[in-house]
Amino acid sequence: MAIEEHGSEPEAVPGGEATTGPRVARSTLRRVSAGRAGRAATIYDVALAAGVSHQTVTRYLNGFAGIRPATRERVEKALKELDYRPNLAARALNSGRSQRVGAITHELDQFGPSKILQGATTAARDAGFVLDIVTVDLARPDVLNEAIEMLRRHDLAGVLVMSSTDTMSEALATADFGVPVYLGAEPDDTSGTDPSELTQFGFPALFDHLVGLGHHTFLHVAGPAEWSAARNRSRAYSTALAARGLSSAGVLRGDWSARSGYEAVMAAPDLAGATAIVAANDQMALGAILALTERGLRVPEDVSVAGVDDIPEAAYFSPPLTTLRVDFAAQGRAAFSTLLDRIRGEAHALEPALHADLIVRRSTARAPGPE
Amino acid sequence: MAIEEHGSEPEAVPGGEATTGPRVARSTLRRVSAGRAGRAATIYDVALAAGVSHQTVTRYLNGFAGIRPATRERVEKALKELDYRPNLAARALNSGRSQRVGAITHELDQFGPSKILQGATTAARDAGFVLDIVTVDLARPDVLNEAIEMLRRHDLAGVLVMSSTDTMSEALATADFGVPVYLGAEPDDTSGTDPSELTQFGFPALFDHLVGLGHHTFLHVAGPAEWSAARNRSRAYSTALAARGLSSAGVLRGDWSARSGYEAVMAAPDLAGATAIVAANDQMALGAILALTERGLRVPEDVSVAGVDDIPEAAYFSPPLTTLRVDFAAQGRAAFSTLLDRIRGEAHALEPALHADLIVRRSTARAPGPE
DNA sequence: AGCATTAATGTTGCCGGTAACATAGCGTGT
DNA sequence: ACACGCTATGTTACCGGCAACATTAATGCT
Repeated sequence: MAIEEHGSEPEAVPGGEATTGPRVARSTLRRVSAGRAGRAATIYDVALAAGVSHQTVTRYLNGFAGIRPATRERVEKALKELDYRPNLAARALNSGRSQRVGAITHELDQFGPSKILQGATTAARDAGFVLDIVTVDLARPDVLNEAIEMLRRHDLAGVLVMSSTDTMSEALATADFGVPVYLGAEPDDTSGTDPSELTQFGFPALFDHLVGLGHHTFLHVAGPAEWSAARNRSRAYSTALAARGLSSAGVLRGDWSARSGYEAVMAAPDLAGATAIVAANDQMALGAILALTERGLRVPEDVSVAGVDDIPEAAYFSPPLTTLRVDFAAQGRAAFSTLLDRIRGEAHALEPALHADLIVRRSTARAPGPE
Repeated sequence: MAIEEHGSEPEAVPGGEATTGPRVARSTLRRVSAGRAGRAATIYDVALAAGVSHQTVTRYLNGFAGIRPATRERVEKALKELDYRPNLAARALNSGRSQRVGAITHELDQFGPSKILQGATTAARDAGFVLDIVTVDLARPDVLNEAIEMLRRHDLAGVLVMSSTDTMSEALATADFGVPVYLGAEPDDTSGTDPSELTQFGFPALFDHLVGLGHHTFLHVAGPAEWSAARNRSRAYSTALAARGLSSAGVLRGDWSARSGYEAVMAAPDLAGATAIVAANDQMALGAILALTERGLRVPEDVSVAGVDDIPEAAYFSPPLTTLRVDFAAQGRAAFSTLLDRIRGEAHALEPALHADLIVRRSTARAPGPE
């Protein structure tokens, strides 16, 4: 009777009639919220309805075996009737760990990152997790710090970082989340263990294709240098050329956008005899195609162009783009599952190799006649 | 001394030396975790360090004015030294409300939805919220229910739904989150209050442009019928035509993808004399352009093509695409702020009009000569 | 100076779970 | 028959905040 209640409606405080269970000690009685507006049922409500202690309910929920069938049945019935759902905030408070992982990203509108994120959320959902997503503006360190700060308060189980740029890495190196952090985008391979192995992203296949068409002078439209993915691709480009005894006619610097690809090619004084352009992503390849066209060069008759990513639109460019298909969703799923293993303290298997398939379309063709 | 500790290192339990504050009653002493590995400082740690009660710390944190300067200073110092950060799980448990809102979406790789989401996360961050994102597969109702279920447990402050398709709306109509829910994508305007006003998305400007170029027969490549955004755009198309005394030569059905635009145009037996094609998004316009080219028609000399969205690549299509620029990020921000107002129980101002700007590029030109 | 009043701060209890410990009931070996 | 041990279940305490109430210090007023 002495139970205080904030928004106490007069007719509240039920529970007097539900005296099914005989053995519930008085002290166990807490607030009985079942049936009250809004508030969900708790294990205490369930316990009362089933005539057992709240601990028995917890035991049931956690799959404890030693519960008598009769008791078990009563608990099950009560759970069902009250439509019980666990309160994860309470669980998190108790354990210090939640069923959420933070995801830091920026530029969600880019194909790669957003697709990786989608893969990660799928994997997260399947594991019963949700992603707490925070977007940051890399140009504003204060925003980044603020975001990190915010995530820290939410006692997350882990943190996934989707865009691996130097700015991001540096900021995260100093941040201490107290939980596992995993860089979900392409790892930076400047460690240079064996550049000719895993991280070639299908560039060998691409160059086999291009060389087979008679090309031997290439131009590269690179991504922004501070992205590890851009560096990886540039390195793969150089490595593939070197492996074939060829050398690059030049590297143009872009920022992933179609605009930057367009402007880079427009600004180049000449193409240095290159008959093929390899862009670090499809958007820049698209920009390059338009620029070439405006410079009076035909694609692919005069210049071949290839991209990386295989964005869904690439097959419908004019001309359809030859590219390297990257499975970003798989990358995202792998990233999450690696993180999850770390959260659980299990050593994860190997980093999956970053695989890419060559998709040949009409933007690459035989190199123009004898030079 | 009677304090039990799980991972009790021998030399733990400090606090004996920090007897700065004289007035702290013994009973207030809880576990002292400051300095312990991992665990963050709590208000109790701060209180002990400052020699005050935990409630005084809470008061300080909540901006309570009546604290003596001397006390205030001690608290501030302790907060800083211990690098205190509030535990949001505890706060959520207590209040039943968290600083998080759920975001349900699917197909994050699509430009519109992901850009809306980005806008929403930005607004959320500025308000001190994070978005708990869950992606669903509309084709699998069980996944959707599972996602809803998961979100319900996380006692969120609200839920934002990013993709407004019929399937989603129906599923959500029956789901009871117990918190405000807001459909963040384009609202469905079949309510038909006044179709000629807000939701014209810039179609009038587009048609003024096209009619000014001499076009009078149009073809529409629509989005999937179960998306309210697709219906809105189709309706805007029809309305704009009707307002000018023109009628549509036909509607082709796509699914937003470039592929669907391509296939729709390829499959059309003829163009019914249309000299301009208006697609419901840029991707389908891209596909349409390629299909037209393959059918031996030039864009824009023979057929003009326009899209909607102004994705970043649209300016670099061949030819660059005339389109209606939609500010998705603003839409996302508006959606979040509307939701936030509802969460706070304030009536929100009006729904912002869905505005779009006409961007004229080279894919639209004067209609071909006399018919 | 003495008492009422207000300002400043302390104590208790609760949110909803989980872990540790406590206890009642029952079978069993000797 | 009795101590022992196991099984099934109940009780207490705690996670870290916040709110309500309690208490003490400081001030005002006559």
